Order: sequence, then structure tokens, then C-alpha cells
Amino acid sequence: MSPKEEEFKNRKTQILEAAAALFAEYGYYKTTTADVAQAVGVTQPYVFHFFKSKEALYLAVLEQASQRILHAFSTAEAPRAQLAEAMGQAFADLLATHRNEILLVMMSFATPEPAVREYSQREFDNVYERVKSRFEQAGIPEPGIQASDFIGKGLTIALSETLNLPKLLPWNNRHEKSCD
Amino acid sequence: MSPKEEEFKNRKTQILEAAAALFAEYGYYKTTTADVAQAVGVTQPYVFHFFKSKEALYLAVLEQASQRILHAFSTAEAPRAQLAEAMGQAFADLLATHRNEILLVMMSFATPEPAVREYSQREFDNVYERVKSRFEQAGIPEPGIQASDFIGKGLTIALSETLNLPKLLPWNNRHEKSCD
DNA sequence: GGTTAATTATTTATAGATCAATAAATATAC
DNA sequence: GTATATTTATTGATCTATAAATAATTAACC
Repeated sequence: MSPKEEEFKNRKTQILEAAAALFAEYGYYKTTTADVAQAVGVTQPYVFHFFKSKEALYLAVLEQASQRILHAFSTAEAPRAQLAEAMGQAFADLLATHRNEILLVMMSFATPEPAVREYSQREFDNVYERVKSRFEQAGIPEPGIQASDFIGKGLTIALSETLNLPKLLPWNNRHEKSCD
Repeated sequence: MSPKEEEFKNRKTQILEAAAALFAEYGYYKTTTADVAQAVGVTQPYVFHFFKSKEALYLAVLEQASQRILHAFSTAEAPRAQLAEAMGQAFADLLATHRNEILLVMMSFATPEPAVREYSQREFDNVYERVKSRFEQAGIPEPGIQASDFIGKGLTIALSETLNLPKLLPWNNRHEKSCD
């Protein structure tokens, strides 16, 4: 998108995007409303014209990201034997296209703001139930355990991306005998 | 421990313990040095007599907790077929005896303070290498993948404990056919 | 089509609160 | 009465949020 088009995208959207990037990198507390404003090119108090509080802004980002994740897991399709892999791929695609949002969601559980905690709780519960239900529908045995493992892999990916520890990535570890 | 004995435990230890509990519950940013001081029963500036900064205090807690975790994974012993389970049990024991510290370590990767990030990076790298190496030594195939999975389970437990989502716990999901 | 009025977009100024950190003073124990 | 433990007083920085002022845009009328 050219700088000119960027100008025309409405401010609320610009603020949401800048906030997603900053919150994902610096977290809730170390990102100031002034940082967000500066990234967009407006003054700090103007942010409050679109979001009634910093918390409301964060929750708006979190909600958008959550819906994207749930949608991805809901729409991935594959026969029983490849369903988990297909859903993993859907997650990887999302990580490639909306990295900020995804990492934000995965780390939000560690943000001790009550409203954020509550939202995270519902979100992870939703994801778990959806994934489990899809595994169930596909006739995969022990869908609950599979769904837990699936979330565990997602958390590991977020950890690995956040701390720059690629060796933690599950999918890079296949065929490790080829080198000592 | 009685309140009188508590008095005699040296202040530095008291501060460390209070900080562990508070940081684990409220995180780095929402825990103030005044909160820590109040929990111990001293004045806020006195905390700085023992730790040169709030960050130094947090890192001291993190270091203690990290060593405990690494030690637990290093000393758990079992024959090949039960090694992973034994190490999981060691983690569960630690969670029971030092819940605050453990949750703090598992969530620290989401604390965007550079020094904390660096410490977390080394810590997770150490844990991964140690676990992998133990699996290797025991002759377990694909030790790297197993170690990643192991960390993923730990993260899932931390998530489940933090957000009060017991259904995410891997070990509760066994035998789920008994009730629909 | 140019002037004015109304509406919307955005800024300036600033209040009010919170916190980490320093330095100097004081109490306590030996 | 010296050393150690702890407090008082305070500074300076940072940040969210509000309210009032101004600039820019659109609409209306003649």
C-alpha cells in the first residue's frame, strides 16, 4: 500500500494496525498511547477519540486477532489423517500473514490486566473446544488430548518466535539424524 | 513457619519470597516495589538497599526459580520408558511446592524487558538442551521433538493454571470416554 | 462561484496519578 | 558509642485521560 493510500485508510484502522504491531513487540505496559499515536502520525490524546481507554484499544486488537485464529481453525479442511496437519498449516499461514496479531494472542495470557485475562480465558477455551470438536467430528481418537497438544505446539511456536529460539520449533526437528 | 520465625529470616530472603508471589500473580509491571515492601512489612526505599533496581529484584527471583527447574529436570531418574513421565512428575512436584516461581518462569518470556527476555532465552535454551540430552542419553528416539513437546506441555500447564482452564491440562484428559 | 455557516477532524494544554530511585536522617542493637 | 538496620522526605520522570481550542472539510445559500 502506497503512503498516499495509507493516508486515506481511516484513522481507526491505522491506529488498530499500529497498536497491533507495538503491543505485539512491546507488550501492553511498555507500549504507550503516545507510541501508537506517533506510529500513525497523530497526537496522543487523539487516540482516545476512537478508543475510550488504552485497555479498550488493546481489547479491540485482541478481538480482531482472536476471530482470525478461530476462523482459520474452523475452515481448515482435510481428511482425518491430515486434519491436524492442515490446521497446523492454517496456523503457520496466519503467523506469516498476521504475525503481530498472532503473537499478541498467544502472549496475552501473561498480561495481568483483569479484562485481558478474562478475554484470553474465553478465547483459549473457544479455541480448545473448536479444535477438539473438529477432531471429534473427524473421528480422531482422544480429541481432548490432541487439542491440548495442538495448543501446546502453538504456545511453543510463540515462545520460539518471541525469544528467537528456532530450535524449539517442532517442525524443524524432523529427520534430525541426517546431521550428528 | 510462625510469625516470629518469619521475623528472623533475613530480610533479603523475605523480600525475594514476597516478590516471587507478587510478580507471579501481577507480573513485572503491575507489581510495584511498594507492594513488595508492604508484603514484607518494610518501607519502599528499603527494598533498594538489597537490590539495586526493580529489575535486579525480578532477575534474582527468576534466577532462583530457573535453577530449581533445571535441577529438577537434571535429577529425575527412571528407565527409558518412564523417563518423560518422571520428568513430568518432577515438574508437577515443583509446581506444587513452588507454584509462584514456576509460573513466573513460564510467563517471563512474555515480559518485554530486554534483560528479562535475554534471561528467558538462555533459560529455555538450557532447559531444552538438558531435556533433549537426557532423552538422548536414555536412548529415546527423536529427542529433539520430545523435548519440544515437553516444553509445550509445560507451557500449556502454565496457561491452564494462569487462566483457570483445567480442561486444558493434558493429564486430566485420559480416559475421556467414560463420560460423554 | 464565492461567502458563510455548520460539521468533523485534530491539536494544545494540562491535570492528576503513579512509581522508581536517591540521600539524608534516625532508631536499634551491641 | 559505634555500627547496622530502617525510615522520612522528596525528586523527577512517565503516562493516561479530559477539556477546550483550532484547523479543515463539507454544505447551503445567494
